[in-house]
Amino acid sequence: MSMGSPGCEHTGCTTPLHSPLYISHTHTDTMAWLDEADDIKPPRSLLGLPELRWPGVYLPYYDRLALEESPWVLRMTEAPAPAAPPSSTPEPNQAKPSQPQDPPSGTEGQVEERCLEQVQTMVVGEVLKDVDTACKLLNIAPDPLDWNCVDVQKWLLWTEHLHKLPQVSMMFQELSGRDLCSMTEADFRQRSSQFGDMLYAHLDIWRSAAAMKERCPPEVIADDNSWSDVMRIYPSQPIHLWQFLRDLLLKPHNYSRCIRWLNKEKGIFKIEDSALVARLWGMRKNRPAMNYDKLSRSIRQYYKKGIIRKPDVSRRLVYQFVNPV
DNA sequence: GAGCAGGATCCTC
DNA sequence: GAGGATCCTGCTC
Repeated sequence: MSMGSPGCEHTGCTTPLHSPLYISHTHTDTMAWLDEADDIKPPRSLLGLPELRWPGVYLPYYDRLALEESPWVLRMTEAPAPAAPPSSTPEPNQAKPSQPQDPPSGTEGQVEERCLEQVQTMVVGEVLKDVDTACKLLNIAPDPLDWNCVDVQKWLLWTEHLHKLPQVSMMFQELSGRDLCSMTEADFRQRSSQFGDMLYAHLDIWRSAAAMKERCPPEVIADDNSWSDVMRIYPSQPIHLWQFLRDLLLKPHNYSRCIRWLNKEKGIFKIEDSALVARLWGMRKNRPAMNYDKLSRSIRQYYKKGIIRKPDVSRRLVYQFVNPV
C-alpha cells in the first residue's frame, strides 16, 4: 500500500487530512506492520483510496466507540465512500468473468470485517500506548481537561518535538487544558494558521483517548511491557533519570532518533541526540535549563551506585545498564 | 568543540 | 539523607 499525497479530494471532506496527527507518524511500527500484512486487506471501499488509508481504518473504531465529541470523526464517516478508480492495467483475476468482484459475498464481507477489527484494535492500542508514554514522560494527566497552564505548554513543546513543528507553544500561552478544550478548530487556526488544525486534531486524539480510558477497563488498554507495569504500580513515585532513559529506550518507534539500544541484552545504549534527550529530561523534570552536560553528570553519578556504567569498550554517548532487564 | 570524569555545593522532597 | 541540578576544572578525542 502506498501513502499517496495528503488531502481528501475524493470525499470533499474539509477535515485537515494533511495532518499526520490523525494517525500520528509515531506509529511507525504499526504502519510497518500494515505494510507487511499483505494477507490482511482493507475493505474494498478503502481500496483505491491510498491517501485515506489511515483515516479509513482508524475512524470506524472511534465511531464504534461512539466518540460523538470528535466532530472530525463524524464528518469523515458521513462522507460517501467513492468507487475504486478504474485501473488501466487490470489484474488477471479481475478479468475473469467467473470471479465477479462486486458485491462481496457474505463470507468475504465477514472476513473483511474481522480484518478491519484487528487493525482497528491494534491501531487504537498504539494510540493509547503513545498517549500513556507521553503522560509518563511529561508527568501530565491523560485528560487535557485536567491540565494547568504548565501542562499545556509541556504538551505543546512535546508535540512540537514529536512532529518537528516550529515553535507554536508561544501562541497558546496562559491557557489551561480546559481553555484549550473549549477552543474550536477555527480558534486554533487563528492562533496558528499553519499548524492550528494539526494541534486541534492532536488534542482531539488525546481527548478521545481519555474518553476511551474511562470506558475501557485498565487491563484492556494495558501496556504489555513490564517496565510500564512498574510505572503504573508506582505512578506517584518521582521518576529517576535511569528510569526515564529506559522508558525512552523501550519506545523505539517514538524515540529511536534520540536514544536507542546498541545491545539490548547487555543493556548497552547510545544517545543519538544528546540535546534532545536533555530537553526531554528537562521537560519531564520542569528544568528548562537542562542540557546534556548536566544530564551526563547525573548519569555519571550512577557509576558509583552501580546502575549505569560505561561499556568495556568506551565510546562517546554510549552507556550501559549494569543490570539490564 | 563536544564529550567525559569527577569534585563541590545547593536545592527539593 | 537521597537524588538530582548546577557549576567547575581538567582531560581526551
